Amino acid sequence: MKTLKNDPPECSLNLLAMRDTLEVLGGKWKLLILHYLITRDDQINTFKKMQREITGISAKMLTKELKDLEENHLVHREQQNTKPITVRYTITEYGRSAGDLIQQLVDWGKTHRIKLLTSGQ
Amino acid sequence: MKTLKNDPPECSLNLLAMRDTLEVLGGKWKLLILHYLITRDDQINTFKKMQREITGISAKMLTKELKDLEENHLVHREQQNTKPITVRYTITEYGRSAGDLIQQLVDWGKTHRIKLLTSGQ
DNA sequence: CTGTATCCGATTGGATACTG
DNA sequence: CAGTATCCAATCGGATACAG
Repeated sequence: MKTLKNDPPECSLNLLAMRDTLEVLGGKWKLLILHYLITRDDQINTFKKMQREITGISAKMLTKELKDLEENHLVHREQQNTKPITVRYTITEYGRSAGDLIQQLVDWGKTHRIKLLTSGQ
Repeated sequence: MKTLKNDPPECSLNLLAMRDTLEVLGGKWKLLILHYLITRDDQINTFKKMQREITGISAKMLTKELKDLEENHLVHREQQNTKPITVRYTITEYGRSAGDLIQQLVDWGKTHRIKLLTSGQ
């Protein structure tokens, strides 16, 4: 079956898919959190540690974002048997699937910064 | 020079780069607008047409987002000699550099949707 | 048509204090 | 430590009217 050149169903589908991604991974913090957990998967990343090291995020936002990410199976929450209680957050296998995306964000940002410098802005 | 395992400068640099990208391309609309202009580069995309076809965006937001994108040289604005005046928006060469990123957003969204369906959510 | 200006409700998100 | 609850300021963003 043939599709019209300028309004193919594929275009709408792509748009829909993009909106899905932006809904799940969008906002100011989610991708930064995933990046954090991916690059520090060899460590015990507790709530407190994350809040300290992801500069600028408040407890309220970190709670909310981690909850969202957990609901989408991108992050795993595991309560430790410590006193006082600590909670370990880890990236899930599915969460890793955002790795390429994150890497591209990093790459694009680096290139953009260079462009700004060299274009004298 | 050697870097520590768990807190390499590279990690901070990556974080910084990500924040840069999220600042320039982040938010609800910018990537959708770039996607729109990339996929319809063979057409005359006017303000009105864009507002009609990018579902849900208001004039106010479209104005603001286009201005931001233009300031970052991702989008080009060109006033046409028509009566009444129309304005054509096009993607710039630099704007195209976000193409891979956008494609990954699309791909991830499609995969995510499939995952939701097959995991019975 | 392409915006801008204004009003105003809704949402975001920080600060602080508090609970288990 | 890991959050929750509350207050409150700032911003977001739609609707409408208007200007060039």
